[in-house]
Amino acid sequence: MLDPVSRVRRFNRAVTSAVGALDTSFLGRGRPLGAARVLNAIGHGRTDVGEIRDYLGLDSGLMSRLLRSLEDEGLIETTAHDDDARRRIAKLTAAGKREFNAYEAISNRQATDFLAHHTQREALLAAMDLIASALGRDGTALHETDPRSEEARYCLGEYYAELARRFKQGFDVKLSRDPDAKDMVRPRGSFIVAMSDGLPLGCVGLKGGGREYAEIKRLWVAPAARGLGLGRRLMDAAESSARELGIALLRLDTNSALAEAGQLYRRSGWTEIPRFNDDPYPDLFFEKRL
Amino acid sequence: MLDPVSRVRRFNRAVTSAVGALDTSFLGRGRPLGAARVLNAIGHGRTDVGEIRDYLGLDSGLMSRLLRSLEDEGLIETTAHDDDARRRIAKLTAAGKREFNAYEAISNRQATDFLAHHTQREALLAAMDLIASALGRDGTALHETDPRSEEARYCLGEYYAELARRFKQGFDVKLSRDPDAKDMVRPRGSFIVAMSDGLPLGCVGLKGGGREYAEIKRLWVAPAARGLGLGRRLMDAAESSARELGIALLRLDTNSALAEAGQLYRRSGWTEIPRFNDDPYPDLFFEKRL
DNA sequence: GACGATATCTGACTAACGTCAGATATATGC
DNA sequence: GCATATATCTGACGTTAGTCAGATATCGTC
Repeated sequence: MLDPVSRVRRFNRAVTSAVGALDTSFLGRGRPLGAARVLNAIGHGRTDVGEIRDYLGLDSGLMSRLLRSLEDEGLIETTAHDDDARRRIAKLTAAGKREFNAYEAISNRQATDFLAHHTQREALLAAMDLIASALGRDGTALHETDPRSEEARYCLGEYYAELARRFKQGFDVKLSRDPDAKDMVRPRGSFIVAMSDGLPLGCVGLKGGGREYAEIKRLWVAPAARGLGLGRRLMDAAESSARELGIALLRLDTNSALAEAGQLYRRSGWTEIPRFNDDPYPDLFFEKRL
Repeated sequence: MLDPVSRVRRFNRAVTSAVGALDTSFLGRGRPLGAARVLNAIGHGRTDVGEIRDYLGLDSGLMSRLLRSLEDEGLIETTAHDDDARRRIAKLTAAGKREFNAYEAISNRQATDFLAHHTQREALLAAMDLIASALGRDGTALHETDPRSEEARYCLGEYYAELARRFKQGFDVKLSRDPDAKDMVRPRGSFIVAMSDGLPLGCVGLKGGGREYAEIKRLWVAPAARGLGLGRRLMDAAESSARELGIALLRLDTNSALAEAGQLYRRSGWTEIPRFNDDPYPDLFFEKRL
């Protein structure tokens, strides 16, 4: 009655009918679902026709017709791509933006309604994050970014908050050897965030600059995405950045309170070494030769 | 970036594409989705044609045609309903059962694959249960049943296990005034379980028999369904059963460790009264006049 | 047994979706 | 410049899904 497989299947059924309801709510604007989807994809910033086609899984003939119908309605305009005139770029017209906003309002309304009808908001949201991350795992993309970017600052904020919760003595960034942002930007180092559908799910910093080694800093994975191998992917990405930058030796420090992290390092070729700095927080030190 | 609405919408997007993949996996057996859905509904025990139509939200014309196509394939047989010859009953033939099992195998396979690809199995399953309950809230049906039925015993087992976890001194049914099953069956009392899509989500017992009052016993709601108002619905159902049985006064005992329960009783018209039994576990006693 | 209500079926029709072959224009490599 | 590859578009077609009006059979009630 309660075996894991039937629980998953129950979830599938519940979600299938919810999705059906969600789809039909998009039909109220007198436009078939296909056209509405294309319009929304464009509104969300996917301008390249081929990209939209892949994203929605459409046949090129169908895609072309849907674009045409939106164009006939005066909602979009298509132009040739600057670098490659075979490719087409679609953009919303003013009317298209209004129409797109109407769809956005429907979506937002539904999400708000859903939240309003349930008392356990935080638990529900956490569950949704977890499942979205699990389902969209392959959709989680790693991007190199400036550590001062919005998504990077968000990750770092969550990271510090978590350290403060998990360290017995709390955590204060100012007491730690906070790396200079410039040391985590090329050519000295790099900073990588994992983004899934607009939500930052993790980060890692590679701090170079002057020494015979570079350091891995600020490895963090959002609770909603743990256990999905994202930490490993981030570390792999940081290592390949390091290789590109010609770095031969990596070091990192961590704390034994962060058991998952220690395990990850040990399992991926790092070896424990003696303390190599005087930061008050770490009590475990690792090294890896590339 | 992280407001609740966009988190819900991210979930919707993730789930929409997952559901799409799930649907297309059903197309591999050379049968359109509509027919496959009807076949599966029948296989899952929905035999009444009208019920299937409601469940799948189909037009009667379309439904009829889909039944016909399954019949032509030799997968189902339809007969008239015993009591009402206008209604039709659909049943799987031997070939239909084989075909249905093939679809079941696809579904099970997918669920197993999903679980196999993730390390956080328990967290994921808990999240799925929660969301399925939240989405399928209106689909949660209350049924009166024998307290010795499979679903009732499951609920009671979970209930006892939870008491054992939450009471400092643990919980042993044998020490408690375990109600006789017969006192929770009509005409003395009743026992109600909440079922959502095959999963028991909660229960409540109405224990009558001889005294000037009847008692509410064994109110339990699955963790995955808390905060959705199910406790209230179960209590309401128990009260209307009591009214039907001509019971004028209800009592119940509970423990202050179960804070949610106490709140629910106070909010729905119960008043605290002095101890009225010598059960060792409860320390709070309530009464309600109908 | 007549009447209205109900459950299902049939026929006629339309919209939406999906597919395929070939046309057109542009890009890339030799 | 030519052959080949790529991106999009057009036309033709078939399937699926959905809708509506009316036919048929049965039920419940007077």
